[in-house]
Amino acid sequence: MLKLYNTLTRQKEVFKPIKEGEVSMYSCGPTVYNFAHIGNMRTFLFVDTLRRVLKYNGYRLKGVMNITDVGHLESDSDTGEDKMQAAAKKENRSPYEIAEFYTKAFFEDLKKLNIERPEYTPKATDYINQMIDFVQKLVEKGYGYETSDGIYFDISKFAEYGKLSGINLEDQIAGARVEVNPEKRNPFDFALWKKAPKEHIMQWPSPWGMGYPGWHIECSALGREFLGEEFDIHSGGVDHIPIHHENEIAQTEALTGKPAVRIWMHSEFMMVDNGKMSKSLGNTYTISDLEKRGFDPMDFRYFCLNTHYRKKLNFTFEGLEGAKIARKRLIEQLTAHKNAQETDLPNIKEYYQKFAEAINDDLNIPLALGVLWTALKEPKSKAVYEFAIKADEVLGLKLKESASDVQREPEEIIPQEIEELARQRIEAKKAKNYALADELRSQINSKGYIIIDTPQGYKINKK
RNA sequence: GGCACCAUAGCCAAGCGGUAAGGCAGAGGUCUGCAAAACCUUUAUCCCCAGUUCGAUUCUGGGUGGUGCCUCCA
Repeated sequence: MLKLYNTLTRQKEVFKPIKEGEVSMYSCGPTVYNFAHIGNMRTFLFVDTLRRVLKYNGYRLKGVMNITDVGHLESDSDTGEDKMQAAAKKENRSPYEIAEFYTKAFFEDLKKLNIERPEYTPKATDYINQMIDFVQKLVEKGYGYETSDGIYFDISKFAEYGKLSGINLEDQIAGARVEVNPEKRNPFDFALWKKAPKEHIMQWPSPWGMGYPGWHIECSALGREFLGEEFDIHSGGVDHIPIHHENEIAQTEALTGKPAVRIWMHSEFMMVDNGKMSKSLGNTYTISDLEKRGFDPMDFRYFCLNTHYRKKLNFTFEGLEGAKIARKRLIEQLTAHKNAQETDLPNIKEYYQKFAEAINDDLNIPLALGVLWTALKEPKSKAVYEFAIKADEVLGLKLKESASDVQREPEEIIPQEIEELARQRIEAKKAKNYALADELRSQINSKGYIIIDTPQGYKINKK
C-alpha cells in the first residue's frame, strides 16, 4: 500500500490512481536560461524517486515535465526583465539558441544523475496556441479580463483561491509589499497573457495582439494537453505552492469546474551552509562544479537520498564528502556479497518487506537506505546482492555497474610509472629498507594513487 | 504583517505513545615493519516549560530558536 503526502490536505493519503495500473503525473520543469544548480537537481531527483517508487509498485507511468523556453515576466507589475531576454542579451545569442543550449545541458545533467527522463518533455513554445486557447476560454467564461497591458485572471471569481497554501487573501493584501497595478480589479489578480512591447524579444500573435503567455498558464495548458482534465499527481518545489500552483489551480478549475489534480507533492529546498540558495544570490553550484571538485554525480545522488524530500537539506562539502565515502563503502560491501559462495540468506524476505514499507511510506528513502545497510551487514551471500540490485531500482545508484567496476578497476588504469614505483617499494620492503619504502609510498600518494598491502600482495588504487 | 515548515549524538538523518534505524567523523581492537584500506567493537534519554497518559522523543497548549514563501528562483 503506497501512501503519499498531499500538500492540499496536509496528510498522507493512500494512493489510488484514476486509471487502474497507470499513473499520470505532471512535474514543473526547468526554465532553460542557465545551467541548473544542485538545488534544482534535488527537486528533479525527487521526481525521479517518485517515478521509481511508482514503478516499483508496478504502475505504468505517463509523466510530463515542461521545458520552459519562454521568458515569463517575473511579476504582474511588469518590472524587471524577461529572463530569456536577459540571458540572450548577455550571451549575445537568440533566445532560441539559449534555450536549446541549456535544454541540452539539462538533459545531460539528468543523465549524469541517473534521472529517468519523463515520457513527455514538451517545450513551452511549441504549445503557445494551446495556451492562447486556454486564456480565451477563461475570458469567455468571465474569469479573464483585459487591461492595457494584458489579460488578467479575476481572483474574486474563484472562491477557493488560496486552498493549497492556506493563505487568506485579505491578510495577504494587508501585509502586501507588492505595488498595486491600478488597472487590476484585485491586487492579487495575475496575468494570463501579456501584451508585448515592440522590442520584446519573444512574442506571438493572439486575439489581443502580439504578446506572450503569463507565468502560470504554461503548466495548466500543458497538463491539460497531455494528461487531460484530471490527473493523479502534480509535483514541484515548495516555492511554487503559494503562487504558481495556487494560480494553476485557479485557472484550471475555473475552466473545467473541477479539480484537475488528485495529489499535490512538493519537495523542500536545498540550503547551502545553512542559508538560502538561489540564482539571484549567486551561491549555487552545478553538477559540473561538483565533478570538478572530484565528486561523482552519484555521490550527490546518494547525498540527496539520505534526507527525506519534505525536509530541508543543508548542502555542505563536508556532507558530500561523507556521502562519497559511504557510497564507496556500500559498493565494496556489495561486491563482497556478489562474490560470495553462499547464495541464500534465510531472513532475506524481511529486508524486501521492510524496504518496500519504507519507500511506500511517502518515499522514506533514508529509512530504506538504512534497511539496505543493515542487510549488507549480514553474512555475505548472493541473496543480499540481489536484494540490493532490486532496491537500486528505486535508489538509482547504479549499483549493478558499480559493483563490477570495483573489481576491474585496479589493473586497467594504473600508469607504468606508478607500477614501477610500487615494484621498487616492494623491493625496498624485502630489503627491509623501510625508509625508502615509505618514501616511495608517499611519492605514489602524491601522484594520486594509494598502495594497499594485502596478504596476497599489494594493490594500487586511484585516490 | 500574513502563511508554512522545522528543532533527535561532533556532523547528516530515520523513528512519531512503550525506554532511540542507518551513514560520516571519533575512540578501542584485528591486520601491518609502520601505515593505508578493510573488518570487528564502541559513542544520545530526543530545545525548554506545563498538561493528557500506567507510560511521551512521539499527543495538546505555551515558550525559545532556526528556515522558507508572500518579488524571478526547485
